[in-house]
Amino acid sequence: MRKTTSTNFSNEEALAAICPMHNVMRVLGGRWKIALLYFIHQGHHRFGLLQKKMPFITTKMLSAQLKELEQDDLVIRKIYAEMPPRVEYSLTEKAQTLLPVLEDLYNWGEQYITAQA
Amino acid sequence: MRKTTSTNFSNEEALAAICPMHNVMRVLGGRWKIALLYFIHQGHHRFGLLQKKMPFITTKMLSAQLKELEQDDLVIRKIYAEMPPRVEYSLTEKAQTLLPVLEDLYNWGEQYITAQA
DNA sequence: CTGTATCCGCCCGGATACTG
DNA sequence: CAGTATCCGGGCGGATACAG
Repeated sequence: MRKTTSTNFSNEEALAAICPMHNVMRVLGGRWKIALLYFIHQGHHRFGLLQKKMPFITTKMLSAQLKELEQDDLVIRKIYAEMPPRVEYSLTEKAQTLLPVLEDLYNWGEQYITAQA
Repeated sequence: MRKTTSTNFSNEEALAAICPMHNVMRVLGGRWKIALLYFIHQGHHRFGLLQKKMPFITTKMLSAQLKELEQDDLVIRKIYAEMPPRVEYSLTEKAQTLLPVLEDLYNWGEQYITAQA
């Protein structure tokens, strides 16, 4: 568990027990995570590249969400001890198994959300 | 659009353009929405029943999230002008098309989240 | 029974400056 | 290049009281 606050954590547990989907939301609910997965999947493996593709995300958030994705075993962070430093992010197999599902969800959204909202 | 704050809305738009998935997250990202969809799907159509199934959710949140789901055309709110008042919630067709996708996501979570987190 | 109104704490996420 | 540190504001969600 990543959570640090111990207050009302029972809610989380109870909700997870009732709706395991919530675990998924916890992992993917971050504001930029799904977009990050897509961009990494599309071959943008560098921190700077991701920032270029998403100019509105701050370095703090990019760093934080990448770290969370890494902790949730969705991305791999490979550091090249060079000068200048280089870091490359890639998807884990776990993340790749998720992609088709996200695609379904995306298609559903295409059809039912953007089509009429 | 439901949003009222006009500040930094460009981020939302840009993110939606880059990752339409975000629209889905906006609709489903609420803390209890997916659980609610499941419970309604399972036949708990009444406000009180939903509260009984989720004793930790407050009336405020239950009411708010049901209202948002209604506005997003995922649930139907039918009011019976009786005494005592009765309200029944049911899933729209749109929500029912979503259920299989949620099920996939749920299965993915079962396999990859709860199995090893 | 089915909610609304009000207040409030906390955490997410943003802005900016700084570092190896 | 690839981040971390710090401060901060807004909104989400919770607790409680009240209403039709």
